[in-house]
This record gives sequence, structure tokens and C-alpha cells, in this order.
Amino acid sequence: MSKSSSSKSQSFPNEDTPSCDAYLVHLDRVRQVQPEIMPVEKAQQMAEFFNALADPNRLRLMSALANRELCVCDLAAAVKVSESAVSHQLRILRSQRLVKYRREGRNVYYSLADRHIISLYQEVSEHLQE
Amino acid sequence: MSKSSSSKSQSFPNEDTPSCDAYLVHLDRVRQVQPEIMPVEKAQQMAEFFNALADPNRLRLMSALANRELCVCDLAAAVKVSESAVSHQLRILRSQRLVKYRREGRNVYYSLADRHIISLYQEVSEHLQE
DNA sequence: GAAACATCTGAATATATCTTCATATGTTTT
DNA sequence: AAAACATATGAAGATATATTCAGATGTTTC
Repeated sequence: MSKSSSSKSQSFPNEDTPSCDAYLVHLDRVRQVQPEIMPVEKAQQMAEFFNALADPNRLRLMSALANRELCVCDLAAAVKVSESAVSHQLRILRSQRLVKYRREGRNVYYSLADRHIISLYQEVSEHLQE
Repeated sequence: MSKSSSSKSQSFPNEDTPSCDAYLVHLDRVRQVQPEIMPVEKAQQMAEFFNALADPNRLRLMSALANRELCVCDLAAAVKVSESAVSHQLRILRSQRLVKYRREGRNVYYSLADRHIISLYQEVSEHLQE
């Protein structure tokens, strides 16, 4: 997902890049904005977070968990995906601390990490409604 | 990004699937939760939205635009990515109505679609802070 | 209207992601 | 401790995604 750095036409006082470059760009604006741009590292972190939510099955898992705590097995049945696939996806949700879990006997029960997530969901819902 | 339907061990009254199945699952819980699960279609739509935000360069573009309106050319310089790549990515942001644009002469100026997006950004920021 | 400019788009390649299958880990029951 | 169960994990194949390059579109200037 993006490689960062390492292509030509990137630094400014540059060589043979054809179109809009160096003094053709609105240098003043670029300089003004540049310090405000999210640093690559943080962008990477945030992208991973959004990425965890960028899958229909994971969202369906989340919506199931919004109602009640469920074990992997029930989640698989509810969302109609294999248990293995569910487990893989829960790992991704876990890695972004979107869900938490507890073990009870042989089952592992998952639930949403915090209500925070729900308001995010609602906000996006509204945006998509328009 | 997910295929939905079409594998074994999915419908309930089923054949030879090994582990946790049919009457082993907590059927009551599954039935209780199932009607609340986000429909596939909506999950798909929402996943596409999150996916648009799930790339570091696109997030950096957004953060640049959070400050001021900018043309493609300036965006490319500010974020240090080729203009073609920026254009491709702007298309994705546009498709989710995250940015809007207006033409002025030969330039196309992009800006954030609404302030809505910024509060979403802040919420995620907080989540990642913890 | 031709040339230069700014942006967009399609095809191709490289990388990332999802699902499946096989197997490993951890828990309970006998 | 062996067998059955629930979940997790690694590798492999199929699909999706991002970037680059070449060329197309639309705009201005001469």
C-alpha cells in the first residue's frame, strides 16, 4: 500500500521532469501547506486503521458485535463465512483495537472495543445517506 | 474484496462440515443477532468509503486540503507524488464525495467536500492516540 | 488553429489482501 | 492422557489496488 519515497520528479530543484514543476507550481502555496500535511508515519498508521474497516465482512462482523458479545463460531454462522475466515478477520480488527475478547471455556467471546466506534459508524452512515 | 456466497458450510441444515455447526452453534444467539447485521449491500458501500481513506497518500492529500484549496499540480508537489498518481487518487476521493473541485482556467482546484470529514478525522485521531 | 499547459485515463506491472485448506494451539471431557 | 472441540495461524492461489508510462481531453495563448 504505497511505497513512499524513491521516484524521480519528487524533490524540487530538479532535472528533467516535464510538466508543471519547480517555478511553474504555486510555490508559495505549496510551502504554506507543506508543514501542515500529515507526516507519512501517522498517515500510514491511520490508513491501517481505515483499512481494517474497509471490508464488507469485517463491517458485518462489527455490526453483529454492536448488538451483543459473540463467539467466533456464532459470528461465522451469523455472517455466513467460514470460521477460519472469521478468525483471520478478527485478527485484523483486534490489531486496530476495534474489538476486544475474552476466553470462556473453549469459546472466545468477542465484543466491540468501545462505544466510540459506534459514533464513528453513525457519522459515516450519515455521510453515505446524502 | 470478499466474494459473498458460494462455499460449503454456509447454510445451516448442512452436510459434512466438521467443526462447530448446526446445533452446536448457539442458534438462539445467532437468530437474535442476524436481523441486526448490516446488509451486504450497505456493508459493501461503507467498505468502499473506508477504503478510500485507507491509503497514506490519500490521507496526506486530504490533510493538505484541510488547510486550503489546491490544484493537482500543487498537491503533487506538496505530497511529493507524481501528478498522474495524484489524479488517480483524487478520482477515488471524488467517487466517495470526500473532495470537491472546481475548474479555473487550466487548473482544477480541489478542496474537502465538507467539514464533516474533519470531525471524522479527529475522532479517529483520538482512537489512535490511546 | 497550432502549440503549450494542466489534468485525466487506460493498460501494464508490482504489491497487497482475502479466502481456503491443512495444521497447530489451547480447552474440556472421558 | 486421549479424544473431541473451538479457535488461531501459515502457505498458496485468486483478486484487488497503486504506481508508472503513454497517450487522450480540455484550456489558454499566440
